[in-house]
Amino acid sequence: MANTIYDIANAAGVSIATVSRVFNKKGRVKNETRRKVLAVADELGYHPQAFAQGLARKKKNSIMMFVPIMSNHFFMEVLGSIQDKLTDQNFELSIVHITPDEDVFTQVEYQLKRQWADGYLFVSLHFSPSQWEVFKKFDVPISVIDDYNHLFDSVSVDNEKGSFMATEYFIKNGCRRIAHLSAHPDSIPVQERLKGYKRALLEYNIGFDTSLVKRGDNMSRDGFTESSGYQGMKKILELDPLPEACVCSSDIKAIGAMKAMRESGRHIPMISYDNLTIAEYVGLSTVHQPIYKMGVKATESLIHKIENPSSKPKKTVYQPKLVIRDSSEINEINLDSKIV
Amino acid sequence: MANTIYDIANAAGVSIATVSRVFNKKGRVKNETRRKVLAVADELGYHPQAFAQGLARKKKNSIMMFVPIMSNHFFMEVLGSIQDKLTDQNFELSIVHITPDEDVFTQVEYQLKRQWADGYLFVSLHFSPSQWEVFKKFDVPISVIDDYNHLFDSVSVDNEKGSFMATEYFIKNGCRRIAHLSAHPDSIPVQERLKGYKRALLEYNIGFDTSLVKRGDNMSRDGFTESSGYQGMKKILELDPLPEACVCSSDIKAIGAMKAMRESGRHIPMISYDNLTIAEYVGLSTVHQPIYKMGVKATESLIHKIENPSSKPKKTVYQPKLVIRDSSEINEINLDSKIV
DNA sequence: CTGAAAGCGCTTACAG
DNA sequence: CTGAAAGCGCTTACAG
Repeated sequence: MANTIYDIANAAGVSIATVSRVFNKKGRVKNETRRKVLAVADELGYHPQAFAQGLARKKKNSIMMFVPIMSNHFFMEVLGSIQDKLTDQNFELSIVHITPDEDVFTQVEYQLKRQWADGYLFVSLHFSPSQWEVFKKFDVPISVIDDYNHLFDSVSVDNEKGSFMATEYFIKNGCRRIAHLSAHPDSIPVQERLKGYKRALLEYNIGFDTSLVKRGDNMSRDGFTESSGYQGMKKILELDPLPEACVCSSDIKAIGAMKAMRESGRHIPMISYDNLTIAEYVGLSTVHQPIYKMGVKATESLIHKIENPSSKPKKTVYQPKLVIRDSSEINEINLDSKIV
Repeated sequence: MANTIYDIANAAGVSIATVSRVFNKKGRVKNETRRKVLAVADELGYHPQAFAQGLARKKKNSIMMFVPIMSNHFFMEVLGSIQDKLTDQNFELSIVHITPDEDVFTQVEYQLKRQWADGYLFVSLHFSPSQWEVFKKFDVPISVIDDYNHLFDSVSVDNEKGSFMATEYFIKNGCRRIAHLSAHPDSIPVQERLKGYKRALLEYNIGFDTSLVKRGDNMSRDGFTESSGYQGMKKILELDPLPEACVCSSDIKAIGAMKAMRESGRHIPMISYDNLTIAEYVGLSTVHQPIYKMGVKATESLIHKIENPSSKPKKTVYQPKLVIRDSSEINEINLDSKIV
């Protein structure tokens, strides 16, 4: 069952060029000939090999996605949307896990050199300007999700603003002592969310207090895990006096945090980040990111770039949205400042 | 920046054979020559093209994974483990979403014909014996996760037993009127879990009551969604008298179900299925499936098969384990039969 | 240790 | 409408 185009050509009594034309649906082929070829191919279970086609055409019909973190819910939802978009287009999707253990730049560069794909999707990957320049030199379509660079198409969300909105919400509801449950300090989105939190405090003349910013000790997956949220919230709950509210950097962390609250019997209002599907079901108030749309958009622009190599880079920034559910409900008991 | 082996050979003043040897680390090359080639390659940003290598070697160093459902938590955890395993091995991972809208068999067959990969991972895909026979004819390494067939390596979990254990747990704790929150009736795991539920009832002389088996109306992703669990639990909570307990077919559904309980103010003990990471944090009693292990095991055996094509198919069945947390706590008020 | 040459399985002008 | 031939960018015996 491993036939080549030669076997089919022989069996059908035609040349390989004709077989090729039949499968490529380009060039004129007599109907009778076509049927004959197709019949033989079907019987022998033949289809052109992807690798041979890729080499001959200099086009692989394949896109490659780089992700720093597998089995992360954000990534999972992005993946779903990309795959939905790709299925129609007849592109293959390869996923490469960029591990933090080795040099991130080198890993990506290696893949670009090998030319596995026609285009590349960078998810939540951050590089220095000079590194981006190097990627540019490869002269290959690249789309960036969850980061921005002027050399490439990018799709992102205004993290700073989302976090600002969450913090402002609590302030407007009378809270002044607001904790921030953060994640890995080196992560760009984490930094932006911290920045938004700080800016809100500043705008409302509330002093920034470092001791109100906590993170878990478990820093795997940049600290975006249930366990990290659990650990971080434990620290927050030990604070004295207890903060009046908490702005959390991700839904998954918030789920860990909720467990910490349940266990300790103490509860503070919380708004998290992402709006994963699950957030609605556990009653999480959160900052909505249009993850599905982001994946679709990035995939579309990547394919567009593959088909129009000279198109200019386009930046798309989505606006976050505050979604209020149960978890942010303000408990008067905690609101010392308001009672005064 | 698109150099070929010829460019490097020219620039280094050697033949392409030598360049090839340097990159393949096979065959003797004088140290000085090697250094020269490497220097030139580095300067020109050269690395052999994956597709040309694949064709020449008749080996792609790539494995392809077929999944019926993207953005499903089970799949996400499997994916994480496969990727972890693959990274060491220097294999590329391609993911193909098999959509239920078209013929599943045809989609898979098409990919096998194209020979994109050296081996294939079938995740939660079910075929008839004659269809499996056809796949066998392709004479290509295949590993099956979450299903079983004697022609191929397979890794699965005893679904029937897991569901039996959950049901038995409630029975032993005095429940007799036990609901089952099920999913898509055509899904094999769903059927097995229903079977385990029924067998437990039978063994303890409890009549099977169809009206106690409910599912949501939303059947996307085989009904393994929060919304489907939410809908199904609503129906269960309308039952009169209220069931004493509920055996649920997945953690994600259970999270939807918990919302339904909270909203209605009625609560029944529940045990779900999977033991996703999140289950621990929302306090879900559940049947543990060693998802991570399954992915690793399947990947290992696939690679083993790629390297030893004549090895015999091996079947691995993992045993489920009951993990008791809060959600199954038995509320005496509901236990009419026990009070009597 | 190194090179010339055939071959991997296709596509695609170019002729006819 | 169809075929002969070159070419895609590598690897790998085979000689030397």
